[in-house]
Amino acid sequence: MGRIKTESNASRKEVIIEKAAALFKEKGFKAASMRELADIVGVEAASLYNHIKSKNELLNIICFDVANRYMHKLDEIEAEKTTSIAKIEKLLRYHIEGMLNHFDEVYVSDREWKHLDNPYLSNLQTQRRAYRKRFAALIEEGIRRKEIKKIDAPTAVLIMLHAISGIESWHRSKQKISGKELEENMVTIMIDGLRK
Amino acid sequence: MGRIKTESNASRKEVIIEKAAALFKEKGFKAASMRELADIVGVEAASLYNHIKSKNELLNIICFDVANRYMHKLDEIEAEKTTSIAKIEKLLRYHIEGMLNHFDEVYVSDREWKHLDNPYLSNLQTQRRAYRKRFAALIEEGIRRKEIKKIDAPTAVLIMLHAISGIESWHRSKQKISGKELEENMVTIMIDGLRK
DNA sequence: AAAATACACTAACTAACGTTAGCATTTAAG
DNA sequence: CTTAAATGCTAACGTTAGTTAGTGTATTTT
Repeated sequence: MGRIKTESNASRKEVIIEKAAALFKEKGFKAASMRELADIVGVEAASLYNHIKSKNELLNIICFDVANRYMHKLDEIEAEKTTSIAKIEKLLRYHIEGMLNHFDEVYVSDREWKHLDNPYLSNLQTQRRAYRKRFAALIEEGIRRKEIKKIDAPTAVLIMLHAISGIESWHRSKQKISGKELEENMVTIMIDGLRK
Repeated sequence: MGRIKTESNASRKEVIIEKAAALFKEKGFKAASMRELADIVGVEAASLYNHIKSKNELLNIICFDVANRYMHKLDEIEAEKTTSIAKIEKLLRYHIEGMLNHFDEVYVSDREWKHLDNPYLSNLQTQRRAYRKRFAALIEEGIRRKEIKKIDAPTAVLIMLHAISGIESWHRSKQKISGKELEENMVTIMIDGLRK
């Protein structure tokens, strides 16, 4: 069928990963086949294995790329010297922008991690748990400082993370507002609530 | 292996559907196999087909059961004569309780509908779109009545529905607060926001 | 008790999947 | 220009999947 086309900077492996993320998002990891991915990449299925070890390796890479990116950002934000609300808002905005700019990867990482195999599965679960715990700690700090009302911090984290992952419906919707407007609306609603 | 055990009221088909929902939730629709489901039900795989037409029929039933339940509730709530905020809160609580009481079904309906085949796929998509539109209309009514701040209504719907579907993490977590507390916290955060 | 229905079993089919082996061809290095 | 490495292809493998056919047994109906 021909060679895999790369755009100057990207390796062939990176091209495959990118297309895989889009396919896994669309069909789900299990329902997506290597022959389909090969078609999209423009190559025969067997040729993919010159670049990758297995289908699962693709999922591993996608999931950990995303997880590591968010972990780094959290490190950065925790170190800042601002109010708790400001930190939370910053993290929230980072999540929203991540969802807007790296949609496929983030979506797959969020919804398909179940299909990782060990030890990657346990590793990612541990990492995600730790992330949520640190996020919750940020909220609890805000409660102690009386910036935030007394609510259950893990519940707040759960709401925010899942609300953001809902941007997929926004992606699919026809009459959509701009990314920036979406971000402002989400932050407003989550920080200040619906009630006027 | 033996007959399927039913509890007085439930037909054998209902038993299968119930177990299927739990299995599809745990593994995902595509990754769950009929042989596995048969094992759980306590029967050989082929025997399932005395009760159901296909694997996909199970998914159809699960998805439309859930969708119809929410549609009915929305009909009911729209007809009430209260404030918009009260209507939204009521719907929110219904969603939260649905997630707590029929977790497997709701979860599967939310995450696995992609694997429906036509015409069910289009039907459900249409129904869900209609639901979100009517939910958004409730919010817009609230904005007109000045009960709710000026935000993008579809975004608010997106946030609320996905926040609720996040209750899965709550289900998985060890140190969890009670269902009632969870409900109160979610409603508080979404109606009134984080900020004190 | 006999007849009809509901339900379960074994065995097997076809299709699709991820992946490997072995060989050909293109690209890059010496 | 020759050689080595990278990358592609065809063919095929072993598994697993959903499902059907055909047959026997339990349950319900008459």
